[in-house]
Amino acid sequence: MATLSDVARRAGVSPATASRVINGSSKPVTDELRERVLAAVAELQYVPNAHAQLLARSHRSAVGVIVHDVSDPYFAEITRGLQRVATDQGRLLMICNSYRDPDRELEYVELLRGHQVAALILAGSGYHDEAFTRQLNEKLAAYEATGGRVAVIGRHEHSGDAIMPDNRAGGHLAGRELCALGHRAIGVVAGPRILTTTTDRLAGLRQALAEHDLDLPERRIRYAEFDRDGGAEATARLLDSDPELTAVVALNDSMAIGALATLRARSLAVPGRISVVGFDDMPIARDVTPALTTVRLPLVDMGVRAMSLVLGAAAPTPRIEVLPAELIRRDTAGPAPGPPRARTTPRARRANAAS
Amino acid sequence: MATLSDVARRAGVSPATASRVINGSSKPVTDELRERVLAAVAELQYVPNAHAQLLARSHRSAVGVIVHDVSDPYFAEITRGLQRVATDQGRLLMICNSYRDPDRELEYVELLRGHQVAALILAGSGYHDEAFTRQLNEKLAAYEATGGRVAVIGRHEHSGDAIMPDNRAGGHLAGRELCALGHRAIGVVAGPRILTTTTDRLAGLRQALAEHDLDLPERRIRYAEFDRDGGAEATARLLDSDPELTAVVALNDSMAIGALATLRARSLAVPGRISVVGFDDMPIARDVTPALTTVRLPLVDMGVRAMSLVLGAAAPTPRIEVLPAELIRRDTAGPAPGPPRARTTPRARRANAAS
DNA sequence: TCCCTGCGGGAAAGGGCTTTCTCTGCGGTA
DNA sequence: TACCGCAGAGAAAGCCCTTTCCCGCAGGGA
Repeated sequence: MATLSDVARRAGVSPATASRVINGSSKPVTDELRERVLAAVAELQYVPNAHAQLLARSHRSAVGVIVHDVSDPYFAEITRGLQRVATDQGRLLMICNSYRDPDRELEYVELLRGHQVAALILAGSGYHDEAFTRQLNEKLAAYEATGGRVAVIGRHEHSGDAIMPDNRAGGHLAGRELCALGHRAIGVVAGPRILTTTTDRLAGLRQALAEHDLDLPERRIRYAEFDRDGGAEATARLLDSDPELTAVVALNDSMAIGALATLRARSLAVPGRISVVGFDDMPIARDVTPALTTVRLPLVDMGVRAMSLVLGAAAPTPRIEVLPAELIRRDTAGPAPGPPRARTTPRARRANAAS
Repeated sequence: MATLSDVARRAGVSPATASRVINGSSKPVTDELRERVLAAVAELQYVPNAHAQLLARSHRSAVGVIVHDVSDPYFAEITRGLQRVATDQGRLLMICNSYRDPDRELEYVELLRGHQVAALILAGSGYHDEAFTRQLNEKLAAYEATGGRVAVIGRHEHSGDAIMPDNRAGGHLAGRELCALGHRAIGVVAGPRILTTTTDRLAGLRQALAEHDLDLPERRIRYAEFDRDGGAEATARLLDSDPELTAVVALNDSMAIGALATLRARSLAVPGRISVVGFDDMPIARDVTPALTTVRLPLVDMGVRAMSLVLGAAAPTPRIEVLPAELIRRDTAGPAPGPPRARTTPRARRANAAS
């Protein structure tokens, strides 16, 4: 690889001058020399060594992002928002996939710190895991102590700036809609228990049901991976144990698509026999058949705001922005089938509750 | 940020020793000193400066990847394959999205070179643009001249190692299937003309039709963006100009989903009234209704092979691996509707061909 | 006893760049 | 004529590590 001094030598100038020309320094350089340097750069196909540059100007510029998986549409959308702001400000993004592995998350914090990122953004649900949370907070605090900026998206455990989608309100929206449609036997296809996103959405849902005198027993909740196959499988288990269900809430759209697949496989009409509500409103939601009724989260906007927070002025007190959820009515949620039946209290079936 | 010498000072050792302990050098260090260094590292929350490390050990390790867009399922799958191999070998991946902008692609080659990547992988269609292709090849050649390894996925213009999905054979598969089902009025929803992927797939398709005495006039091809909305819009245009079409080939699955949306909006039964064949077999293809008949490409495997090529021994002559396409029959392609009609030659309708 | 060997540790030389500081020579002022 | 100021260029000091080279010392063989 050609180095700066190669260029300088070839142009017959000092490395200092070459550097000034190449970086468009404010210090003036004669046109004559400038020409010579530029010519040498072209001839040698010179590209500055980014590591050397970053080392020399101790000017952190890149931003680190840790997500569960960029190819998951949820994160793809958030990332789109992050990118938009970062690109506008000429920042490079380093994106890391933790694949929902807490340890990997911890490692990536270190890695990105090591890469001297100016800021760190963690997107995606937090974990119900005190030991991990403490460790993560320590690492983040250490990073912030050295001037690094941190923002999180969708996790409350962090003490600094945060962008929070209103998962609880979203869950409530889904529950209220189904209750309004007359459903009383509602099952839930949930993501991993250990994720705060799961429990937050569940909490909102449970509250909505409670407001309609319904409770949500554990046997009507099935936990699985937060993806299509998880949704398909959890729906199957749900149906097996409770065939009378008239509605299923999936805690994200991928799971909802899996649920739809299972329902189709069992020839249960949606929404005629059973209704489905998803969560997140990812782009594909409108293209499945029937089009998915779901809870929309302003994902791109969440990314935009998080990046703005982190690249803007630091605030003395942590800022927490809660972004609203919105119900998108499409075609998978309809009125509960059959005549309005007597209210069967869950207690009456307690014998089953062995889940 | 704490530096190595901070650690060394605190531990009362030389930076050399500290470095050896931290990196697990082969050189032996007394347990006593080791302990002290480790303690200092913990107390100071020391993380080595990655740039300084990379500079010091002039040991290229990371691999650069340029794709059109990781959040596009096509590239997400390829990337999964790339990651798998890279992770196994302890390599860090730097992934850049060009968003199908040739200039950005060129910039990223420079950027990644500057970051001293050990290898470069370009995934995604090439362009019918000689000037660009020449520039890119120059840059790649310059990089290879300094010992960098390069592989491309799905573009033929490069002179070195390449992994090629058999786009042409895939197009042929789609065309043959539709012809076998009796379709004679077949439209194409194509990606941008400038992409070689588009023209390759089109060429295969055209050949299959020719084998059944059909030709593919330009007015039955609509070019649009390679995404869902492009597919929806192109399908609408196609239908407007040629309502008798009984089948549509979409040149990727995203476009196929858009096509399905338009068809649904116009209440045209799939596959009863009109058949649809996609391309790529992205995961969602099986979950739309009706499930999408499409041409599968071994995307993950393409990633795996490309990375293996680039991390393995260099070959004296460029290696080109062509990976086969496979037709996946699902529910969107059925027999052509109506009684077998007289073969209407496209020539008979030439008056329309004003597209 | 002397020398050699090998071990554990430190000094110092880079690695490629930026940037401050210094130097040279010129035009302009007193 | 003597001096000042400044523009434009180079020298050199880092930035933070790794790694080679070298040194002192203890132990073992002759």
